[in-house]
Amino acid sequence: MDDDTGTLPQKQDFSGWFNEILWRAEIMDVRYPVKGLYVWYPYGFAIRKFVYNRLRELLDCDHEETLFPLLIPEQEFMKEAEHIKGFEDEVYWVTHGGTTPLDVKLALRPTSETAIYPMYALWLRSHADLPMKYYQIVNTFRYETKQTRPLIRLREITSFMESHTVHATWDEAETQVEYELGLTKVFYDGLCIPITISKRPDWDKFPGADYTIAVDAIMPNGKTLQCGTVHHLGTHFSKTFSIQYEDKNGEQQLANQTCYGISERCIAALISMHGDDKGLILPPAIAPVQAVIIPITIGKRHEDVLEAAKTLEIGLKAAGFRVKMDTRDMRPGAKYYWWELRGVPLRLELGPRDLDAGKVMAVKRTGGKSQLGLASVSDGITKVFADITETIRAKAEDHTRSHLCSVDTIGSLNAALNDGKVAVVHWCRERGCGETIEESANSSILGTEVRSPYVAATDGNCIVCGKPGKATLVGRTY
RNA sequence: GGGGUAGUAGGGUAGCCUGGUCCAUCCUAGAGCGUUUGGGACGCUUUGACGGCGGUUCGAAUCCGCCCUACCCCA
Repeated sequence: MDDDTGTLPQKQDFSGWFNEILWRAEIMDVRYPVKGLYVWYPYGFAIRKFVYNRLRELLDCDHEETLFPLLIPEQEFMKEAEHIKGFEDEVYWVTHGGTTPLDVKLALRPTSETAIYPMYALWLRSHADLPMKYYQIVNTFRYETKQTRPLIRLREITSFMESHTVHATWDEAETQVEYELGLTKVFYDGLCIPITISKRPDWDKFPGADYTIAVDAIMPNGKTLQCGTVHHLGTHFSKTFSIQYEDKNGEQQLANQTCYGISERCIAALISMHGDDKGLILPPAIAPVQAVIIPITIGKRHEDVLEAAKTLEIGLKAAGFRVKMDTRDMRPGAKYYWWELRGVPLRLELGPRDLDAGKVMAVKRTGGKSQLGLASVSDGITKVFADITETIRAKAEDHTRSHLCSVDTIGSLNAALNDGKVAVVHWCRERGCGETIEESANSSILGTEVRSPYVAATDGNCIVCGKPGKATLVGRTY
């Protein structure tokens, strides 16, 4: 702490902490020479891989994975009026093939509805084809005009999971929306990230949706990060793209659709929610390295210790743990800091003293150390991992609970937000009152129909006009 | 959307106003050798840069123009 060799900015300086940790822990390199485009380092990409593998596993229970093209012809892209309006300022266009101007401009997908739905129209013939539930994990491009930030506001979203489902009826599509919200909860629960769910106001819903339900996480500075959305599209797109099926009576019917998205913002939430002044803290379930073995080799015992450490590594790998042994020529202390920065949940120190006692020192990234018997070390580690996961989850829940509150006047709303909180207020759902709330508290209405275990969502009188209102989540957003 | 500041080695800085030199520099990182190792080791040797393009000039990190990128402030 005396010198500046390893110290991060304190986590209270969230913006500085976040930027610094991204390159220090080798998650993203921000030096790529195009604004809003960033490079995944191998370690960051490994975290992404384990997180997205979980997402895939969850989706594969009910969906099938596909892959659609990046380029969308202008006439398809321009078909759905509301949708275009929502994206026209943010689309990258491919206008040339080599030096030849293209007859038909091609959009780089900002999202894939207009790439996928013309094909859905071909694929869907009969009610027997329904439901269709497909997803893909792709990159998308948006020409963001606000300040870009790695993992949070990007011009190339590199890791966009988008699911697109088709159903016979509006109600079935609604059931699917709820199912996908359930998936999202399970997904974030696996990352130990508490989320709040709410229905976005009409002016903030997905362009071309009947309604949008969004998932937000509360970041360390109290700002909210939207990290998942599920949209009920009704028949907006099926009308435009003629996605129809022949029902049992032989009549053509418009299909009802949903779409659902999660991006690498989930990684931003993961990093931000759990990390501390020393660096990342990763839940064992998704940590690329779950435990690191540090051999403490002194003088004559050098070979002895190394051999025992190697045996330990082989045993743990055989037991299915992701383990790494660090034999680099560094002081042990330097290694401790190095792996702590990268969020490895467990450190196993093995030195002559431990060897003689038949034990290994297990030090948790979340704090605390204990000795594990080498004879039954796998069982010991399994228990320690469960313990670490619970500690991480409990800390994240405390953070979220303590940053949520209910208020009933504009004044106290402003005070709560200035205090770094996210508030539930009552709102009559009139646009005018909504704007008053947003403007007078320099905030955003996240949504109604608030679902959170950490704050009550009761009815009450609108804090602007006094008419009957519903619980509404208000915060400052990323 | 409007304004401002800046870009010098992998990271952080000086130099620029007032153009010129023989090795810029410190911390750190990289390579090599040796001594070390239970919380950020040390010694010696060594590698490495003036954001990009153009202009002015005998000569540009320095002056001028455009572009790119980053950060800050205001809407």
